[in-house]
Amino acid sequence: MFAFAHSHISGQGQYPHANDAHVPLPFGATSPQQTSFHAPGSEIYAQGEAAGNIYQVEFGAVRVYRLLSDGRRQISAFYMSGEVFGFEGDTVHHFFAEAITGTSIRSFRQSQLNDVSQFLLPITLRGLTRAQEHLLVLGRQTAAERVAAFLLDIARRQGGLEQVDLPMSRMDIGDYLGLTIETVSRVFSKMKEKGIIALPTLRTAEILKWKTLEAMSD
Amino acid sequence: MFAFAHSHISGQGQYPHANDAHVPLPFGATSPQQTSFHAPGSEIYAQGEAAGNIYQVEFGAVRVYRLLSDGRRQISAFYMSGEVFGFEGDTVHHFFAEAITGTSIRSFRQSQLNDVSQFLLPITLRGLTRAQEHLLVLGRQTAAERVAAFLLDIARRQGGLEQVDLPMSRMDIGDYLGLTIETVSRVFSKMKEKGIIALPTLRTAEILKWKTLEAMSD
DNA sequence: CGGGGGCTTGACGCACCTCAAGACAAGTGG
DNA sequence: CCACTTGTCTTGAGGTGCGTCAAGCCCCCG
Repeated sequence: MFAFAHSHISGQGQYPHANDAHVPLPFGATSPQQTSFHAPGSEIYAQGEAAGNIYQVEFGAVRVYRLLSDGRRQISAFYMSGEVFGFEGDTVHHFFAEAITGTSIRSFRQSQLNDVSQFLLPITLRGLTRAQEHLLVLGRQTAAERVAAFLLDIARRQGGLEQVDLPMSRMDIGDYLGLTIETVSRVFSKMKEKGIIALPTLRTAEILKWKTLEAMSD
Repeated sequence: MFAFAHSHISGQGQYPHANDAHVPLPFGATSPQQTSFHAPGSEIYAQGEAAGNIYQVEFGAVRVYRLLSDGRRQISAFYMSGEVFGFEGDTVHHFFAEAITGTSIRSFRQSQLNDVSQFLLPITLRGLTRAQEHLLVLGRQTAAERVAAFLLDIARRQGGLEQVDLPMSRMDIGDYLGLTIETVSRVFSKMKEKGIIALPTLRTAEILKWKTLEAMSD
């Protein structure tokens, strides 16, 4: 559905135009907004910063995470084309948000309530549902089940095709799933070996046996 | 602050009257509502059931959870006096909700929008914040850190006193923290041995060293 | 006093982590 | 165009934190 450039292509002009993302935007054009481009790894907001904007990914991908004092990281969510993030219901951010690949983002001032506020409940609900889904994964599933659930989630959000774009690194995946990069890599290898998936490039997965993956993630 | 009967006291007449819970209720008395009593372990709603009510705990405690097909359980949240639950933004429930101890619950019809809907965003936001907090715990913390975070969370929600009421079983705690009952029990024992907490009864904890617990949970 | 569910404790096993080496891919400069 | 660099990923070997299995204890209750 979205034929975005792979994340490791970072030269300028390699990114699709904003118009290429045929995503129904939730906010009317009447709301004050602006589009900005973020280089791979660059910060969108940081924990402790003043909040007040909400953001929509035009193309690219974003990770939102928290840190423990010793550096352990938990990515609470990834956001891809069309998805909205940044609303935490407080005047201050409790998370960090970074562009994973080169990413274009629309910002909306939350204070211009009329256009935006009616979308806050559905947006927040989607976040809650995903977070609760993810609690089950982190609390009760094995490494293989976590990776299976992850692949299916990403694939569905990209339109349900077999070809899955993985803009994030193994480290990101590990920090999302509560695993180390080695474990993620080993699970990928095992799935490849069993013919469940293929890995044409490091940042692309191909789902060969949907049913098996679905049965694994239960 | 809330001097509720301990959960293992389950004889009738042992429960405080509804009026004993001096909790500011979020909804005006004009909204249609009714109060019902639930025996320990009884279902409030089940996954797949039609949704449409939201609930407020008057006294007692509630667990909300999901199951995997093989029976593994993840409790996504506990709700105690004054707290609101049951809104999932769908016409059908995706979770199970059960009374842990004898519990009194007020129901509000969500369809009578005028009184209730204005509270949905703050309620949903509180749930989202807690879920995200919990993601960090489940994804990246050790058994001892999880238990420390749990005790502090419960203690703070009960008014910040040292005496903490634990209406839920070790099994419930384990299924909330992504641990087995044995591990929960071992961590409790170790904390007791180190003088961080005391366990006057099975369902009561006393926090002796707040600072230590806080340092543990980071 | 006897029964039973929940809890604790111990011994052992395993899934995942840690540590380490090497492979691979992409960019860089000569 | 090819050595060299750098970062990411894969694979292996060994360690460990928590799970599993099992026995016994405690508290409550009949």
